[in-house]
Amino acid sequence: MADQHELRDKGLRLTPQRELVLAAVRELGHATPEEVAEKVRQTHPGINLSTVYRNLETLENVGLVQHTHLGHGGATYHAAEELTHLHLVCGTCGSVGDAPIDVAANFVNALADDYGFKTDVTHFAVYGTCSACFTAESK
Amino acid sequence: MADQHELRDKGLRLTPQRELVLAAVRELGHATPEEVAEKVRQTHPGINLSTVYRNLETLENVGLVQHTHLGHGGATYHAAEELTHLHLVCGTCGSVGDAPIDVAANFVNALADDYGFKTDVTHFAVYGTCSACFTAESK
DNA sequence: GCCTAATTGCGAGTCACTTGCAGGTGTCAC
DNA sequence: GTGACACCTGCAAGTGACTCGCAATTAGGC
Repeated sequence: MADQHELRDKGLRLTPQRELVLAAVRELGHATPEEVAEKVRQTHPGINLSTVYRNLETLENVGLVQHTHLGHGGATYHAAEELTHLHLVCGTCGSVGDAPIDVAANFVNALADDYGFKTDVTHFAVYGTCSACFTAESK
Repeated sequence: MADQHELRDKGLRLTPQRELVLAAVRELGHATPEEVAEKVRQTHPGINLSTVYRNLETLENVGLVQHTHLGHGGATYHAAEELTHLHLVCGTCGSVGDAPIDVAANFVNALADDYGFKTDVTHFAVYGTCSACFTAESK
């Protein structure tokens, strides 16, 4: 696995726990540390929650995963290679939808041109109401 | 003050603490509950932190203030009448810049048309790197 | 001024991490 | 293959940011 290189280059190790955490993040798509821990425990029950937190942080430093804020405070983790979409968080039902980054391209460019602000599209959640909830509401 | 109507209409009271919390939010522009509490304590030292939290929630229900997630987990409160701008949060220096809602208009419309997703522009923080930090980084 | 329901203050509790530390283990040099 | 050492893990305790329950207080209608 190429992951090993990313870690070794920084003098870090590829431990079983670390592999499991990375695998869990990849499998879950987007998950909170708690969800990752739960997933990992299905195959390795003894793993400690603080180990999960530390590994998520380590993997993020190396660039294999990234986190996003989906509101409500908690961070959500993603495998870095899956970060090709925006997150549409529904404030009503709590669901998280996806949209391609392209939708935001104009917006990102406008912010860059007018404000010199370099937007990190992968890190931002869009808050609102999803179509299902909006339809239900307006009935 | 018109605020009183908003509250009384819902059978709520306008207490000194509530006025102070609202005044603090208006004066601070955007502030965390902790900052609001600190501000309020300058004029009314005895106020309890849980009172501040409860009042922020109450004022939000009434529509006089709103909260936004600026990353890092904590919610940030704003006076409702000041919510005419987006928040540009710099991940490097932590500063919070403003941009008019119009910048996002196309983006919001695109999401509405393509995904039926009704974006709550006032609730979303844009994460990235501000011009000052970006200039410093690329040196 | 009186009465009642909304509020407040306080202390305790919860949730989501974070930290310190001692023991374990992957890696590298030889 | 062996040994040394820095990196990791698990555990337990700690921290920050709220949230809750309850008795005492008080705003506001009558």
